[in-house]
Amino acid sequence: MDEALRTIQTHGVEHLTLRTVGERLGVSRSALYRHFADKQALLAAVGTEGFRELRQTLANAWDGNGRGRAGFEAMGRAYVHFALAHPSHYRVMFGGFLESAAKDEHFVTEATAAFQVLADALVEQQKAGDVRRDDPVPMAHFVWAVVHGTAMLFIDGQLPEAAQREVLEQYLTERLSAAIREDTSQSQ
Amino acid sequence: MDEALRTIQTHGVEHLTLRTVGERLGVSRSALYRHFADKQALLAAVGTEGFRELRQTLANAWDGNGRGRAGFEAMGRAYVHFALAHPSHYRVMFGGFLESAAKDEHFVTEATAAFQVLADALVEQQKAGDVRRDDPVPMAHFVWAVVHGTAMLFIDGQLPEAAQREVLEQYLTERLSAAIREDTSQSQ
DNA sequence: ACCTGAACACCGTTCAAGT
DNA sequence: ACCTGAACACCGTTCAAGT
Repeated sequence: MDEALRTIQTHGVEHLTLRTVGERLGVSRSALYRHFADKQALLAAVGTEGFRELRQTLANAWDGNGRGRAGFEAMGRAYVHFALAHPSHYRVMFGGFLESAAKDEHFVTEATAAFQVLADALVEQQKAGDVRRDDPVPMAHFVWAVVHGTAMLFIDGQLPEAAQREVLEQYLTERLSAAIREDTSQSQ
Repeated sequence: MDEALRTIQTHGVEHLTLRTVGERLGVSRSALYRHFADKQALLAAVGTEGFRELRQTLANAWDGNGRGRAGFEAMGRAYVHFALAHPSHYRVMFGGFLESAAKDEHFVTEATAAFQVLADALVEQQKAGDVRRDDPVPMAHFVWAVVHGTAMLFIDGQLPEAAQREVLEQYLTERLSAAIREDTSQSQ
């Protein structure tokens, strides 16, 4: 079931229709209501799955690159690349397709878990002396805002494409790193 | 005409319907097609107007607070507050409601103009020695990503509300400022 | 338990026709 | 030039009815 949804999300989206989903499954549109209360519920399931994949992507980048400064930067890039590789899926997670009824338990749980990967990585770097010892929650929010903002602007076509992209990403990564490691010139 | 649209945007949105717009104007829904080619065209007009207002808001914050560090921080806060005060309007500007046909000339012009206010403020601060002498374009993109990401996460309910909000905003502002002023410990 | 088919109340868009 | 009314091809959702 979720399989069919994901294929829809992957290759066309935004205007996802219950009819085509049913069609693709060889089933009537009303049949879907045995499995999801709502179209919203279906979208919530898609978004939940997206957060799970995002979390794994981030964790892999972090673990696979040394759980330090390099790992954290890899995580930031992985975040943006995830969004660019699955723009529609990413929009379901954030873009406001889910009304407040999106307070689906699994959705919130999975979103929180993804955020936690980021927060944990910050705490670990704090312990290693690699990062400012600010309250990790607002610090994680800052990092999240940077990568999320970057991802959204890219998806919306507000940032340069192709050739310029890598150089911009390099700059953003550098500034983000500086922001969380900077010591205001005094010692710590 | 745009008046009616804005009222719709303001007090209910997302599911904006041509019928209710027409109704509110005491006119049939098909009448709107004499003024806009499309629903997309109407949304593009709304988004364009949003960028114009955003630009003015930013310029006012910058000019009204000394065109320096304080002015720039006020600009950042003004950006986020604009998005929070008009979440639906803001979503029309970015949220992907406009297909690529959104390449409406006025829309792009107005969006670029808003971005330019930010970029100009950076250049001015560079000349005053208040800001790193990086290429102002990627630097402006960095700043934009931070405020846009913050705004979007707030709108989506992913960041804390009310009491915690001011303290978070304070932190974000501080980190953003540090990121663009930081000197990596050496002189400039 | 799972599905169908018809129905309901909506959409955006078009087009002949009116003034 | 601007509007109307009916029509078209779509939606999501519900509900009796089937297996």
